[in-house]
Amino acid sequence: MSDTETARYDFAQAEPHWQEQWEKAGCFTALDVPSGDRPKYYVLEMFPYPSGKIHMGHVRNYTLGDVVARYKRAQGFDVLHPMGWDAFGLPAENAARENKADPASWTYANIANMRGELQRMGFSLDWTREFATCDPEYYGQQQKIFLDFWKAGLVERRAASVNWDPVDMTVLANEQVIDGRGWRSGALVEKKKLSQWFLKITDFAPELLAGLDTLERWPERVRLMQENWIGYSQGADVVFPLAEPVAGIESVTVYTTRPDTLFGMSFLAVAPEHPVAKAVAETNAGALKFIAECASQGTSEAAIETAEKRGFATGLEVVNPLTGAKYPVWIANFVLMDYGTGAIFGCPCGDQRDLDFARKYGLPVSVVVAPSVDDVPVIGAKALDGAGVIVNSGFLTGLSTVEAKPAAIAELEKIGAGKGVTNWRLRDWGISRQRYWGCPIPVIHCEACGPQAVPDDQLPVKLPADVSFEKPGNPLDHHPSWSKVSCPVCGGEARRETDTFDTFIDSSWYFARFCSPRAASPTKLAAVNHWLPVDQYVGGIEHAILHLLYARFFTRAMEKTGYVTVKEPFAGLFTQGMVTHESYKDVDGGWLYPEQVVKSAEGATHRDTGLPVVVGRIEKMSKSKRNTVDPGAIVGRYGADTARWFVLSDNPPERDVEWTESGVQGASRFVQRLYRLAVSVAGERRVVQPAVIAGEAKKLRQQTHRTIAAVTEALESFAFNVAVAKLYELSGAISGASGDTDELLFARFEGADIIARLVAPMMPHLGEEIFARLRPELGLVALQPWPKADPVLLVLDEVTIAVQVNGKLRGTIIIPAGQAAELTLAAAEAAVASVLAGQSIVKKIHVPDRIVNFVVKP
RNA sequence: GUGGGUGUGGCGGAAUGGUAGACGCACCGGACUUAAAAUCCGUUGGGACAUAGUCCUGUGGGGGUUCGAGUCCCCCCACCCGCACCA
Repeated sequence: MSDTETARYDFAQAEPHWQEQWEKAGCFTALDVPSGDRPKYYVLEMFPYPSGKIHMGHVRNYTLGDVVARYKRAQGFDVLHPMGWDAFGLPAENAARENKADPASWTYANIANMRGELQRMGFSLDWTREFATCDPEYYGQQQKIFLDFWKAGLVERRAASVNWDPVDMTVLANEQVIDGRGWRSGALVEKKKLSQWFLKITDFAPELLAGLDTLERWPERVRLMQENWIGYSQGADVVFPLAEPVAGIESVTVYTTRPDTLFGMSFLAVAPEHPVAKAVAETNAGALKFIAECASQGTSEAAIETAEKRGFATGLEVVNPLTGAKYPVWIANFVLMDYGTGAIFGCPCGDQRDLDFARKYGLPVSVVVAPSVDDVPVIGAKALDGAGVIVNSGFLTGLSTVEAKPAAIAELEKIGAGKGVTNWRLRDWGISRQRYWGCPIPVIHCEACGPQAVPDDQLPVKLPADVSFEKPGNPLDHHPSWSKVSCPVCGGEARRETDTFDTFIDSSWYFARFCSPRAASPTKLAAVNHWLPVDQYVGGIEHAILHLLYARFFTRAMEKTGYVTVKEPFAGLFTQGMVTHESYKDVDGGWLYPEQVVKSAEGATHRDTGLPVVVGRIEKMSKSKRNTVDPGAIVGRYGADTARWFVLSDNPPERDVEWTESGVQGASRFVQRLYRLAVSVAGERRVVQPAVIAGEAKKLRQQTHRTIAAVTEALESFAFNVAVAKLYELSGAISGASGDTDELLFARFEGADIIARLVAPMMPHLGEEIFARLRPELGLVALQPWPKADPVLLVLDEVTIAVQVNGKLRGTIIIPAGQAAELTLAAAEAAVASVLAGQSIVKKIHVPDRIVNFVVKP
């Protein structure tokens, strides 16, 4: 038995070794402003929250990005691939409360641990650019940006009804309220009036919407989600005068997208929080009771689903400006105060919900939209939504619904009863949080002078270290001295703002900071001009709206304030799927970790007790379900490359991947197989190409070069699983090609050399190890150019083509590539002669080097 | 409700309108071994028959376009995701 057959790849020794070599060679460091003429490529993965340990989702995310980074480097790009930490946020405070640790030490200890874990994965990151958002050097620059936004009119302070999370004791943005509950605590959100800072994202709503069209390398569905979130709609504000004013209110304004159906009006309904509803409640006990009932109604999805459409007739009437007729005013539980004007006009003809409401309360239903003028239906239980022609509507009658809208708006504007308006669902971004572990808002409140910017020479406003978490709420409020400052304008006693920024701000510009992370100003223009936009951003779909929309807004606001010159931060976006795993429960229904479970042909049992285990659904890895696999343990047992190879190989990266032990073992087997192959081929090294190469050797060379082409194409299109398959095939072909002629040995050597280069972006350590054995004279594979397929070798000399009769496969023939049609057809006809017997050929289809199809009839 | 996506062997998945099931996993059979591990080789969509072979059938269902459809078009079904009392 020779050495090559027993050789095993010792990843535990090799991986740290190659990581050190890369570090020594500075393979992955970039310059803020490079001088060369290589094209730039900025690869970024969404930076992690330093929770303490990396999880498989991180492994997948950063492996995907790393493949791109390494591949682009080999393709000759100057690559920026940085890493940092999204380090502010609640968990650090919770840890502080629970463990008496201070948030900063807790966070930095987690960072140190996770940095080590990421480094063991062999990601080609430029660690010289690392920062954490909780570094004063970072958040101080963020404070500068905020103050510039303020100067530019992009910041407002206003008393606003905010979403108050009673458990986390903080304000939440609309985006952070999910089904009426806090996105983190899950507590029912209350409405509360507070003075808050807002960023005027709504100023950018039209741009943010239009900009989506320029993001060609974004997933369609992310663009759609953002489009829906921004929620553009066009319609009209219509003023309905009250027949009798109530509490000084003389009219109700309604926003509608269907001014063309105003003649079909049946009622007007206002939200329970609407001023008219409140005015009525002053004197009407029934209304007061109804409003109270609405307020107690849940806003969860389930509650909305089942909630009855209910109304309360106020007895008031409004005048429809187009018809001149009077209609009743209702308070309705389904009308939302924070969309449009908080009031609607009901047109049962064209809206199912209005129809249901009208039927329930016996309100009139008149038909104003019909399929055609001659086909006016009677309305039963179903409303006639959709386009058509307007009927029974005075001057609008006969117009299509599309034509009637501008006509109705024109008339409303003419008579001064309304105007065309554009409405957005997007709200301004409330950024104040009553939290300690966040970026302090750099503002000083003076009774005499009002809120003032902290002067530049006092930045950064640093968080105090000596805080107590004994009381609920914001520790900054309880600090004895931190908030006591003097007013920068009058010098009098003043109070420092104790709110901190929403942590989404921290992640809204970090990609720009990475271009010049040590700059004395937030950005260095030469650096951001060179590197931005991010060419490829990689992260989870869960950030499709919040983070990506905020970052897009921030970039535009930074462009306006001169910090960057691009409008869109991320030219390409890739959203990867989750990492899932089977879940396990013991007989008592308790969740079990995968390592506690032994699986055999008879089923699953508990490793220690031997009791049966219930194998549950395949779900996203989560601590609560205990279906997690620790990357550290996997790297220890199989090595980083095996983990990387597995997450790439199993399925397309945009889909969820199921982590399986057998899959990992398969990946590990391939690592060893490839290593043995390389060791064996290195022993028969043939670098010089023989003059003539034919037969099997030529076939192998052709496959090698086809693999170059195929892997290149697969990596370009994020089809990493396909790239993996092609590498398996080539590896099999090399080890299958036996013989010791010079030409074959050369072909085998070339194949192994190429495979080392192609595999290196995915398994960088193994790539180095085998490349060092094959081509020790060339140094690191990380510094090698990407191989190019020889076009001559991509041309096959013989092809197997299908022969069909009436479109059904009846045989195959092997012919020289590019053979003349007559010869191919003759060979094909001979091959299927028995099928053709007794039939006459009507037509012969010949697609060169592809297929022959005979169309026959008896 | 609304917008989008997906549907291919036991499983994950391949497949510029041109031989469906590449590649991996699993399974089964074999080699090596005292044995195991490791490794290597081979079979495997379903079905029928005259079983070294031949034929039928097969990409959620139904139509259509085409010499030829997993792929294009229309209708339907199922599942997944996003948004949602949005006027």
